[in-house]
Amino acid sequence: MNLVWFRRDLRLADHPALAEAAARGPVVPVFVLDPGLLGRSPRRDAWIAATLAALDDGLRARGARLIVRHGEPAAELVRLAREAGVSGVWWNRDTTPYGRARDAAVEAACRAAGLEPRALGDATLSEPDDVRPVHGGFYTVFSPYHRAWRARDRVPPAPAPERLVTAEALDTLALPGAAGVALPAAGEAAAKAVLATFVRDGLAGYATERDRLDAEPTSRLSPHLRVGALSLRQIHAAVVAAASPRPALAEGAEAFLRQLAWREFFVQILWHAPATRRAPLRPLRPGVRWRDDPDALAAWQAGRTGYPIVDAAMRQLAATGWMPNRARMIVASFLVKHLLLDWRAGDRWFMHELLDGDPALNGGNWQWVASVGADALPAFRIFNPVTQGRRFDPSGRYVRRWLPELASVPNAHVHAPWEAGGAPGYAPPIVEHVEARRRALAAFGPSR
DNA sequence: TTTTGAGTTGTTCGA
DNA sequence: GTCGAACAACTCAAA
Repeated sequence: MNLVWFRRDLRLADHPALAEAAARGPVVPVFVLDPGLLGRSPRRDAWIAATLAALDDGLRARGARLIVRHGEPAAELVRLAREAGVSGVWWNRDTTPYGRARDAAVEAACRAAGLEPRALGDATLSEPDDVRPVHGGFYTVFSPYHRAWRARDRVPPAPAPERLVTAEALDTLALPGAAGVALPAAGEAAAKAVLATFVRDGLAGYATERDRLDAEPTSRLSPHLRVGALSLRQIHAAVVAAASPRPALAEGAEAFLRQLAWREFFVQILWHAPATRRAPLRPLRPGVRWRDDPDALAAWQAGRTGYPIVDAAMRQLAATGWMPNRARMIVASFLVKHLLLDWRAGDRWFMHELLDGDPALNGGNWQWVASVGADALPAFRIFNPVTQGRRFDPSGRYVRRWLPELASVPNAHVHAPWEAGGAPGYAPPIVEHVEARRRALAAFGPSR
């Protein structure tokens, strides 16, 4: 009998650890509520809880059920393993610094208790160690990484075990509640539906439309990927299967898979350089001083900067726990360049708010925008929030949806209401663009 | 070892 | 309105 420890892989289909354990006999599926992780983001906790509930339903339909425990994972898993009389403990590897330290502790505890720990790859299409430059080290430039990444063979997804034989009665805690938080539909079936909708409706226009804010062209898969309600292999296979018989989809599929490569690019950077979770991969220059301005940070967080595209996106984030990629770039650039606030403050806020908040991806993208990361945006590229708004939300639908104050502002001025005398209840910009741009250029200085 | 080609997502200015 | 140049050189990855 084997224990299967679920973490960021809350599904039954294409689950390497579950498949291997189930092939060997009865399994005990367990999720450990880890006090070291709980509470960092109440919204993401609720999202995980909702996905766990769906996972438990799926397990029950196959004759098993999820055992939930609370505490330090190494101690809880060893305790449960003894109660259940299992011989092996299976899980899918976590690549983040916290996850690696935790998993190493669990592995040691298992060995000390005479249990066999078995960790399998799952979090990426390509393992971080499998895509490496010929001359050693690891990739820090995206394009060569992407070329090497896309040349790798892909493993097809595996089906869910049809029936699970599970252990006798074991104590389990009630799943944490997700009440009071507005969430998308959670779980494996919901994630599959999101994927099917995207492949059907979104892939064709993805290459050209994905940055539009006044439509919903992105996949919306990220919250499901964060909890593993869907595997990357399933996504990859679905996209390739849809595009290969239809040349019209090839361009969209290519653009979308490239986004998956960006995920894995950042995952492998954090894997090879764990210190970049807090310290930039390439500090711009030692003298760059981030400003200390709590009021400006609070205005950014609350969506009260006076720039409609920034404020709409920040309010969407607060209301839903999600924001399209283009909007993330715009608000991040504004925090770092216009307000000259430390990217880590933005990283922390995003990790608190985002359903899909992931250390490797969030940190990597924030460093990219702040011009201190791998293959980063040059420091002199400073997004103009008005230009970006007009380009990607030409109809103004996006800003009006999240900023009802702007309902009466004519289209021509909806991204710069001050041009039309302002809008009732909407304050003027907290920084003036031209001045802020000049200040940022001076602060970031001539490149290193 | 040295050389060479290449490099996510922008903005502004002036012709 | 449209277009190209400047911004700033620098480092990576591979041949």
